Amino acid sequence: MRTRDDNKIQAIRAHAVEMIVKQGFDGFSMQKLAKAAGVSPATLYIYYKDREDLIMQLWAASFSAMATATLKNFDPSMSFSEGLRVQWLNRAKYCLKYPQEMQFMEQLRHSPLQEKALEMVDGGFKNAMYTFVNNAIKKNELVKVQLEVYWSIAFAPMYNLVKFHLEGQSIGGKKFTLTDKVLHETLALVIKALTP
Amino acid sequence: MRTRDDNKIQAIRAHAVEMIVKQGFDGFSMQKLAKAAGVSPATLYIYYKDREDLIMQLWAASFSAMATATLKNFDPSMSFSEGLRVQWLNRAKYCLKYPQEMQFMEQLRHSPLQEKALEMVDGGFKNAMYTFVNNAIKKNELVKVQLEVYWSIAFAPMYNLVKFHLEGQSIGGKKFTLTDKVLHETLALVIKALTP
DNA sequence: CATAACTAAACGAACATTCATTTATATATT
DNA sequence: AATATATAAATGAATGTTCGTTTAGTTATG
Repeated sequence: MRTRDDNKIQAIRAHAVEMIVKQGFDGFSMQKLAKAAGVSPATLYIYYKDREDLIMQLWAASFSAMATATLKNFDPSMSFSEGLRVQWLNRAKYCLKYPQEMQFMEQLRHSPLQEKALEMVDGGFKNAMYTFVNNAIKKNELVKVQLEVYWSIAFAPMYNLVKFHLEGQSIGGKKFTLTDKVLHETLALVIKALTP
Repeated sequence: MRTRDDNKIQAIRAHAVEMIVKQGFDGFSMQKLAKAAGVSPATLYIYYKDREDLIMQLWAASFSAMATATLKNFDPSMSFSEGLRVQWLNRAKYCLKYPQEMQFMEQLRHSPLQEKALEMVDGGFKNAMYTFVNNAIKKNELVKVQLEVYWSIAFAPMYNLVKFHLEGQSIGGKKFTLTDKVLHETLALVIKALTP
């Protein structure tokens, strides 16, 4: 039998993400993707059931890669501030290293597709987070707040800084670049907020 | 001459926002909107140059209403924590009161259309924010950080909480409702982070 | 009765998806 | 080592549908 051409699969993936980031979900079509990836439209339907399945599979792969990168060198037995630091910087660096994937995920996260994406998430990640937070509270290293408040204060500011950076500008067209210094400065403030 | 039917304009607006929130930008079409609003497709082109113009005008109106609501009872001479409190709660309450508008704006904000939307923003809002922040730093009521860091820590957590709330769930499908208590609790942590 | 508001019907283009074929290669047979 | 066979991979062209937008004409009111 004929062998599968991995370059094609890679090309499809890369061009799909790029097209969605640059033109949005409504600028993304199967026919345009096929042309961009140098492939027949019919080929897309070998790998993906339909348009939505393609998008969701793309997202699942991106999410999984990001989750793995976030937990690099992380150990649940770490102190709260050290554990948060590791996760926070891992994630920030990953976002800066793979901006397209990041912007694609952010776009999906704020679209109606997010609901379907959430259903695909394995509960392990949530439980790990939950345990980390609850242990930190028990050890009195983290203020006593709900998981959602913790998450919002811990990570939302970082995503927002990355967003400003990738757009190259922030409020009112002001130029902005996210430096290491700013990253650590912000992390320090986040830890200050969350420490009892 | 014939008089303009305001109900129609309102219906167009309302159905457009609802359609975009529920089905995303790629589920939103001029023909579907016309049918939903009980209007001929051609009528849409009396009020809007084209599809993109319609979306951008919708956004501009939403943004303007939100900006106005944010500054209600705000006075630049307020202390930093009091001024932030007023803006923060104004904005949060507004988001909870008009969830559709909010979700529409958030979706656009994370799509490629955001770039064009930014060009439309009047510089006054940015300058007011800039002055407020710089004065607060001068008075030593706010840690010395860039505008972007301030914004990210001050408002990104709130938007994230509202997002969790409107979805009815947060990380891993966990149920979540944003209460007044949680709102104030989070604000307190944000102020703690930003106070020298 | 002038004119802006509004519409029904239509336009070609682009859409997601499918169908009938062709192509390439791993393996079985000589 | 050479050839045949089976079959997954890949395709070009077509499907009917929906898209954004326009045109030619009707309706309502100052």
